[in-house]
Amino acid sequence: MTTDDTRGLAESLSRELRHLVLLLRRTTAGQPITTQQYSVLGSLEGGGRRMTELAEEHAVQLPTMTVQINRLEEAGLVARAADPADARVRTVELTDEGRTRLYAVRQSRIAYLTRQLSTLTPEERAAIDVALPALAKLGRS
Amino acid sequence: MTTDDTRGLAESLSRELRHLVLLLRRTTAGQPITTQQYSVLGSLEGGGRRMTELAEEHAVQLPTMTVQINRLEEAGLVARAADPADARVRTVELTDEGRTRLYAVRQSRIAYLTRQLSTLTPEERAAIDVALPALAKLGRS
DNA sequence: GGCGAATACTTAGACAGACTAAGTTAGTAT
DNA sequence: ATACTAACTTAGTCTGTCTAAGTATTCGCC
Repeated sequence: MTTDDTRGLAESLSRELRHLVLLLRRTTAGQPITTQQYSVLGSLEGGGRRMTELAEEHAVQLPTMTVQINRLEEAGLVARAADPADARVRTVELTDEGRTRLYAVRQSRIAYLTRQLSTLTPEERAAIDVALPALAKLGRS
Repeated sequence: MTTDDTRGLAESLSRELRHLVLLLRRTTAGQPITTQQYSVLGSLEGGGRRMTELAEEHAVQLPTMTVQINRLEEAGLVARAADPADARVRTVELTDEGRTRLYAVRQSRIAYLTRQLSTLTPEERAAIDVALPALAKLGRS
């Protein structure tokens, strides 16, 4: 429709957001880790990160991240290390097992989404493709 | 790019889904009810529903819905009633206060999303507008 | 070079939200 | 009438989130 009715679009988007959350939940249903754990592992893929960074990136408070990292550490998926330049800082990195787990869950998620997307028409898939960069910008202000 | 790379699209979508969840969280941050409570109230807007229906619609188990409705009932936002045709069934409906609260939170959410959307270009908004129906179809199979 | 403030993180305690298992009450079928 | 099924609640456990308070380390500055 390409209208200029920003508020009307906001209403539609508001309605769809819950649906997308349910979709996300389904992508990791039955997986050996939760959606949040998967998400944190993903942040570590590029190398070690500090606790503060992780908390900010995931929009949670530091204590929440402490708890999540504790559990991932107990599960052997991440390891804490010290920052040689600042003894207050703890860095977190993936273990080999954590990396393996991350990739396995990612493949499973992508397979699920691929199946879902393949039920759409090519035009619908193209529409989503075009909209993703715009959706990515939302909420970053 | 309107490619036919469904798997590649699935990967992009997988990456964006978490971002959209954070966006949803922000839409009800600071509100007097949680995202889930808002969502349940929304299901009751069209009239009374039974517990089983609500649980299915929100993709949770019955006991989870029982707890949520308990809290909403304690808060005076919904009321339980009996089904005259089947004494096992409990129906749930909005109270006047619940309806008022639902509308207030909805306005606040939509205002937030409108502000966010207004930071995009008209083309980006148009892209989201076109993609929403396709996103709505995802995961319904 | 030492003292107060700020920073990075953890611990503790609370509560929402989700699950499974088990219990209660009511309808259904034979 | 009895057994089965359906609808819901209760109880117990776990994750995810928060705030408040505690510990350890670094920084600023005199």
